[in-house]
Amino acid sequence: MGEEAGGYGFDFGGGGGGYGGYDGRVTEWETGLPGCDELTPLSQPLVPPGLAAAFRIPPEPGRTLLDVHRASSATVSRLRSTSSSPSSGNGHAGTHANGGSFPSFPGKGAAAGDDSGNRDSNSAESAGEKAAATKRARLVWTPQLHKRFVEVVAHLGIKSAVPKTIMQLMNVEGLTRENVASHLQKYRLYVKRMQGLSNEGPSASDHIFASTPVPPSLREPQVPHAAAMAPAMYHHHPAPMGGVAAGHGGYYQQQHSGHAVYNGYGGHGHGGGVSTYPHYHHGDQ
DNA sequence: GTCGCAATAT
DNA sequence: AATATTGCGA
Repeated sequence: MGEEAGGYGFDFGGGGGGYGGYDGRVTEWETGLPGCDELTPLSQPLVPPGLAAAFRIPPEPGRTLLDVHRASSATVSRLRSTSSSPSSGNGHAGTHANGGSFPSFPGKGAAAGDDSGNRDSNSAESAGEKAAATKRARLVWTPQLHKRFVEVVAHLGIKSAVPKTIMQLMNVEGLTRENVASHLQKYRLYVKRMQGLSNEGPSASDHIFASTPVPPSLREPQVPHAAAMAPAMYHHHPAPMGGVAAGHGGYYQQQHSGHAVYNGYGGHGHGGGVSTYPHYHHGDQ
């Protein structure tokens, strides 16, 4: 197999189009577009400060050339892989009317509770689109996201809780199978380790896993629950789901009513927040 | 192709 | 430290 040529296989070669490499420009796409001098400078906000203030629009984050480049890379990459057709097993999994969660970046204080009405700020693709990054920043498993994960796993039962299914039931936009697989792998180790030391507390390095208690059903083999695999017949949740709605439509969905202020998570005991945004950490690390 | 797991990379 | 990636045998 052709080893990757430096990270993320942007192998455009296949096309037969007249271009090569995402790095190069597709000149056909540029004809008719405004020239550089006709465009609003990156440094200039689209909405005049005064107007923004009048409507209480949060100040726009500065966009750098790098942001733009990332965004366009993302777009290009999305154009070539517009697959997302799970078509796996459940003929129902296709209910992709994703009303739910989507990526954001904790560049500034995003991971804290302080964003008031703040959408994701950083990178250029806003969540309203189905744009997820190719460069895909590292997913941050927030307690909320992990909770969702645990709930799905618990309802699937150990035997059915495989990455692909989990990913589908979590219904979090931008979440990949590998994200889940990686997390699941660690989670299993965590659960196993916790069983060994049944009366020890989780160690400091497990804070994410410790943020949601391991459901008893996950601590021993248990037959898969038929209902868990039949979304249409989905019934109540044993556990409260906070802002993440166990839709009465019979499927996991996050209700996206208005805003989803990120719930900072300090202790626990408030089951309030809507927050199941996956956070990404863009990785210039 | 997906899964699971360990090793390894970032 | 937390995730991602990879390799390989189911």
